[in-house]
Amino acid sequence: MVTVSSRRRPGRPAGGKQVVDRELVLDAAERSIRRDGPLVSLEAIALEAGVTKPVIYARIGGRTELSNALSARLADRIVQSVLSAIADQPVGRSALVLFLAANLETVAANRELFLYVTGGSSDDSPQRSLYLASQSAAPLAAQLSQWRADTGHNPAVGEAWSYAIIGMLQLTSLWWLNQVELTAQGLAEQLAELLWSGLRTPPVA
Amino acid sequence: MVTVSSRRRPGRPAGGKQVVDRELVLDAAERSIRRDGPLVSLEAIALEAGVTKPVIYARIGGRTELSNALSARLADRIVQSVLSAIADQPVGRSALVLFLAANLETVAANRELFLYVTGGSSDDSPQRSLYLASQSAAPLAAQLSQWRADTGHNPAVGEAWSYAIIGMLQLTSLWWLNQVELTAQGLAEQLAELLWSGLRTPPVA
DNA sequence: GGGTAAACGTACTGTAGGTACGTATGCGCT
DNA sequence: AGCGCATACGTACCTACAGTACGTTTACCC
Repeated sequence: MVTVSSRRRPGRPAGGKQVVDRELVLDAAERSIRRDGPLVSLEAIALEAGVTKPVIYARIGGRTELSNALSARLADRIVQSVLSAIADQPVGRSALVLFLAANLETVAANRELFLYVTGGSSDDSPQRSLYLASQSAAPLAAQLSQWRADTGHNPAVGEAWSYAIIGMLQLTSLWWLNQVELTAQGLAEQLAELLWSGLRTPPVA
Repeated sequence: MVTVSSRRRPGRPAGGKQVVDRELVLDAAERSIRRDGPLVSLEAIALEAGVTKPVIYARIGGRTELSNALSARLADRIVQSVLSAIADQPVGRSALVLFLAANLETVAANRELFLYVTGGSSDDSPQRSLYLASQSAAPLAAQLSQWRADTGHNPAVGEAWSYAIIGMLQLTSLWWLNQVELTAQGLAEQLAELLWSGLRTPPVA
């Protein structure tokens, strides 16, 4: 039985082309998340995109894939922001501060998206959290290993260290987003101090 | 309408006492998670505990509270394991290795629980992830601030640093749980190298 | 011994993810 | 030009699960 409603009738739309493409669906998902929080339903996202649920499934492929796609978006923004921040900077403490600050600022600029991605409510959040991290971690690991090799150290630690640094940023960001009295610069300085000099700070003279 | 089934009839059980208490429910939840993964339903957990859903609500208070309680359990195990590992150890690099190794080993021993807690599928995973972290972070922050003050440094970094270290461990653990060719000791050494000496490793002579 | 409160299971509701199916439209083929 | 087929989409449905209202049984206490 098909109920004829007053809404748009089903069928192929004018032009023979898709009403929305994958990117527009993701845009709609981002808007929905920003407006309604990380718990938006797929139906609300579909409504925001001007289509219905099955279209989301055709373009994206379900809740898990949607989360992955949004993770990839956020990771890409972070990587881009970081890369442009440290472009042409020599390796050193000041470059590290720039790296951290760019990361934190991008997270803050995408607050709801970050909360959705790190917390989400998919069926495999841990794997997705790792998936997000791996996107940022891969280039970082290459950089770290290269630098370690150049300075005559063991480059094998690069992979673990990259996950360590990303994880540090991830949880610190989560904590920081609930703080008010701390700027991205200030936090970046604190983290740089730990990452650059380590806990083994010699006693002050 | 009440259907009389062949199962246990409703009513107060023998003894006038509760069939299960809060801890037994949490035990059942842990078993269910270990057996069926992080996606177990409350009904499955109730079945495992030998009761029904409303009892879960009476003892715990819903999915969010269950997740929080399990987070607290895991955090407590980690903190206990860490404390007993570094008891009577002087602050230094070797104590740091013990701290990290104990943390990693406890996570590995509670693999499914860790995945549930860090990934979960509650309505506020980010906040819970932060909640879990804060339980481990609080004592660590106190230690760090104290130590910084003792050595004549700025103790204000303690809080951020504790979240940084916990976050580092959290994501690194997630990554590590999917690796096979790396022992807890080996990873602990790598992380200790980063945390103790920092990236600013002087060029080898 | 009867009333009351504790304890619990049954059965329901609401919501959200995922899917089967029917319908409208455009393109190509004859 | 007209007919068929593939494409694109909405309607309506199913299922699973979190959360809850209500009735029933049992123990305790006066």
